[in-house]
Amino acid sequence: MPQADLSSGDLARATGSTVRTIRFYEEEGLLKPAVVSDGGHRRYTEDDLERLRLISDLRELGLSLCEIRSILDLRSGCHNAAEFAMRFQQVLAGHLEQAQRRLERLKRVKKELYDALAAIQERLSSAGVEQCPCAVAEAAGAPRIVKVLARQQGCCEHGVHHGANGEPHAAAPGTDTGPRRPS
Amino acid sequence: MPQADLSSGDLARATGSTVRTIRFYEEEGLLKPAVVSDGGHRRYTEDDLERLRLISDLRELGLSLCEIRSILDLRSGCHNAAEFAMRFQQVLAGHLEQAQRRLERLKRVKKELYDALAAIQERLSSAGVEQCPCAVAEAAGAPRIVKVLARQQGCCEHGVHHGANGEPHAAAPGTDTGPRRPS
DNA sequence: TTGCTCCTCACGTCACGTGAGGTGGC
DNA sequence: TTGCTCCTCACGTCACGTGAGGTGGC
Repeated sequence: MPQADLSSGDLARATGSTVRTIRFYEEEGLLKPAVVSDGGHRRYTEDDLERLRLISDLRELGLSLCEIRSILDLRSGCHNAAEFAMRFQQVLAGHLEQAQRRLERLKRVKKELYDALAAIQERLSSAGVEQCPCAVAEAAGAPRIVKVLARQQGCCEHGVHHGANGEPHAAAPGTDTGPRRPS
Repeated sequence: MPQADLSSGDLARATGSTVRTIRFYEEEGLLKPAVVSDGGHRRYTEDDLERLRLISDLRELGLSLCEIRSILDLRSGCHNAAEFAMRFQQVLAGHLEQAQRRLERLKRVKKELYDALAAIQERLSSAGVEQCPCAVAEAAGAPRIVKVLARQQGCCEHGVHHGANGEPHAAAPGTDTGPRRPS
């Protein structure tokens, strides 16, 4: 039997989770300490740590604790090797597909943020600050986030405070007044 | 002013969210209908739909509603264009870094699932079912998920029911008895 | 013996889900 | 007029967070 010399705090630190989370997983039947001392202190093995890492990874992948439990309990729920292999395949394939969709979406959103950042920076460095950055939103290929932020609540104030109900883009570009320094 | 001819149900269908979620976002001040009829029915514009799409994407990226609100309110919270551009940069850069880490983790987990699936399938096709798939876990480069599932609760039953406390892999490979048919 | 970590309740929170029962609008 | 969709409460749920107050262990 492997050494059980890791505390719940050790697991938390190693995985970036919390002691409360580990306790919660225990309550939910996902992770059991190898040893519990008379004083109630839990001790875990390296295998338990790996199990917790897997749980965290599957959570990050978007699985509910219920789905994770059903994966962790796959083996004991099957009556023979063939059945286990079959169900393992099915479950994994399903979650893989879902993971792929999430990945693609994340990539798309990340790229959008990246483009928006680049658009703002380019606008700031090429035209200075005398042009309102919301003008970036007018460009044809402007990232959606820039457009969404530019619409609604009117444009940025251009030195003027807006009312409660934000009227849509009162001042045309270049017509704003007042000093502007790149501090 | 753009047409406000989308119902909350339309938004829900278009984004894959629910009417309840849209109502909740409204309660939280993230998304306001363009028009509310006397009967209380909400109507949204295409811009509102884009805004909801952005909110959903940022949620998928892992932002809390609070963080999303602070992004959506960035413009009204800034006093001039320069300040807005600065804060936009800061916030976006922070979330981009976080998105990058999430992406890498997701890729790693996805690859692990993929490898596990391949390992099980290869084992099943090359050796048939007469070898327990948990033997895959013994291989050097076995995916972690296979190892984690193989440990704990003992090996799959090999036709034998295990006790409540699962002893660790009692039978050595090849020493198991009893008939096994690839049903 | 002194800290630091761990413990157990127990209530709070975040982001919605899920009915029940009623009304609006093409 | 008939469905279908939408409405408003209001309580439930999932996955933990956050103290309060107490004890264990190197």
